[in-house]
Amino acid sequence: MTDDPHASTMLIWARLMRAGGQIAARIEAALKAEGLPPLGWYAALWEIEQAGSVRPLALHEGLLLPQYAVSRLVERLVQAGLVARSAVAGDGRGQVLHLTPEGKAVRARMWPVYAGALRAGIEARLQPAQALGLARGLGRLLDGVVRDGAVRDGAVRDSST
Amino acid sequence: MTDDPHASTMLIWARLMRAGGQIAARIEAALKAEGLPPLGWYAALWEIEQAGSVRPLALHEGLLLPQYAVSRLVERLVQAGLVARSAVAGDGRGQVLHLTPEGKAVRARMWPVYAGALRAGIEARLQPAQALGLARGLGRLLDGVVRDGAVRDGAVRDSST
DNA sequence: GTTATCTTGATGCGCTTGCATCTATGTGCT
DNA sequence: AGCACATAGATGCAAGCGCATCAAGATAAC
Repeated sequence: MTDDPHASTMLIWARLMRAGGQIAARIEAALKAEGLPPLGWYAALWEIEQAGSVRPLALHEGLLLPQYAVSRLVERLVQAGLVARSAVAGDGRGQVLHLTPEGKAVRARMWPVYAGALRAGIEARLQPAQALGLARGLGRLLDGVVRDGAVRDGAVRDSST
Repeated sequence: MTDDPHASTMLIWARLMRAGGQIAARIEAALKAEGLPPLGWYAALWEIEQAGSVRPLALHEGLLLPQYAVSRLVERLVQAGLVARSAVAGDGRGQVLHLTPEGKAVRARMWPVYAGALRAGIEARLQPAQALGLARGLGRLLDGVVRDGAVRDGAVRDSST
């Protein structure tokens, strides 16, 4: 049986999981330490704030979350007073989401914490050239993204899970 | 606010999460399609099989899972008949885990599926030199692992046998 | 030898997730 | 209009997770 993956494949896989987990854990810990909501909320708040207003369906696509997860995440955000739902004209089943002022405030307070963790977990560990190389290498693993130079990832601003 | 992370940092972060999620999803889907247990089980079975027998505490460290998660994972593996617990001589509170024959069989049936998904998700997308570069770049993000050339990551190696 | 402390692992509780299904509204066909 | 089908989003249920705490055995101190 030597159709086993090459050793470097295994190494990439192991490190991919570990690095991702480590950094995510770092971010979550930092947020929690500040009494802020979890990482997942940031992504949603960011998407909504960016767009001004969004349909949940758009979140489902943008955040790569299953539909029911969006439904419940939005519910929690609304409960927390960060997001408001309003009916959409012309489609009785749909809804439109936008941030409340409090939602914007919370997103804004989360960002420096998030950013700090990213700088510590990623930026501080890589030379600029290494960073570019790593970004490119990771890009090759992605389904949609192929072109080497300038690549259009969907939603690659600061979001995440 | 220009203590924001550099754009390439954001790109790395986004792609790290996306690539990791994508590949993990691919593997899980392949396993499920074959009626096999989830990815997490593989890691545990593999660790136990490698060592011959393990203390749960060792799994906790090796798999980077919280202690209670190990406790419950092991419980499920035992329920499924894949792992057996036995008391450890000299320490009445501890236990030792080892695979049942069925556990070995399941692990062995999981491997080709797992490996196939890894080849499709990783190996097929990278030239050997690119793979090395990526592995190295990811290594820089990890906490413990630093040495560039030969690195001893804790986990995932191949398994063939 | 009794008491405090540490270690190993389990567990009760509440929340989240995954899966399947449901409701309600919209669209298209005849 | 009437009926099938598609789309947007919610939800019941079972399983899993995180957190805090617990029980039982081991160690150390006095």
